[in-house]
Amino acid sequence: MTSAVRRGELPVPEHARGPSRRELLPRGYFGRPVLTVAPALLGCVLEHRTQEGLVAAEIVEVEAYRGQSDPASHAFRGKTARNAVMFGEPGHAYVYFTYGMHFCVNLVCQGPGEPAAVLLRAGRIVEGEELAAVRRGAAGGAGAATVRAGEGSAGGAAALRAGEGAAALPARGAIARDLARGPARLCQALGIDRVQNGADVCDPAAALRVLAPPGFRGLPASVISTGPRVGVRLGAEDPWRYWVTGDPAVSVYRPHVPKRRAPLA
DNA sequence: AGAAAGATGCCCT
DNA sequence: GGGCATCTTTCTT
Repeated sequence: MTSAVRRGELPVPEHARGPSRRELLPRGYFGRPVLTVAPALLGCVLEHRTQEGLVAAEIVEVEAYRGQSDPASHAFRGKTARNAVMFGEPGHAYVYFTYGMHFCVNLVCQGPGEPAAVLLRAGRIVEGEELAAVRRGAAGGAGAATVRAGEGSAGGAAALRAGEGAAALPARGAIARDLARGPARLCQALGIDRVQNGADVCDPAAALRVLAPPGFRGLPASVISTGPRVGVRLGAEDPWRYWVTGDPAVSVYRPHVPKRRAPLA
């Protein structure tokens, strides 16, 4: 492993290990330009404490959304009931519901009146993996319901063959690497939904917090990659997606494909 | 009032 | 690689 480090093949440095070595990120960490904050959140840990238990994920992929100058931002068209949190104090969570079934979590940056935020796109579970797997496999909403309804296909048959306790099995794809690989998966694994919208992640007593090793300034630039944001139409040329190079928990990149506007006939 | 697209994930072919 | 599930906002009649 030492040789791997020398060759630069270990994407995630070791310094983010161990809960005792992490402390709360101060609000000033978020009150900076969003293009500065976004890459600086890689390597930080988002944790959510609920009655069910604690799940924490190290952030490995993010996207920056600027305010009213960014056509891909929810804040582009001005303040609404949904995006109001983006216009408030930095260091709060902006959680929104999308595609009729998914939640995504952002962290508000910059200052009041500058509605910038960082979308957390993927993480690597570092605590509470068992609970995360249960949430991803069983409490999944429409996706999980489809899995159950689709039993009798190859996947369902394999699950049944695996044992009588098949009902407790996580979904097929919910292996460790995939637990928080993608913005909606991250929310599902950590149990984040609209209840957490507006939560102050800088509050030491909060259930949802962001932590990092003492004095953390961000991962070295040498392990960070950048590229265009996923799934955005307007503003697709801005390389405001940041990820930890080579990390297996980074979501799969799908370039935006414009839909055909009308049938050929 | 109605429609269309969306910062998605899942299963199936 | 494509379709589907299904809600919220925003823009168009």
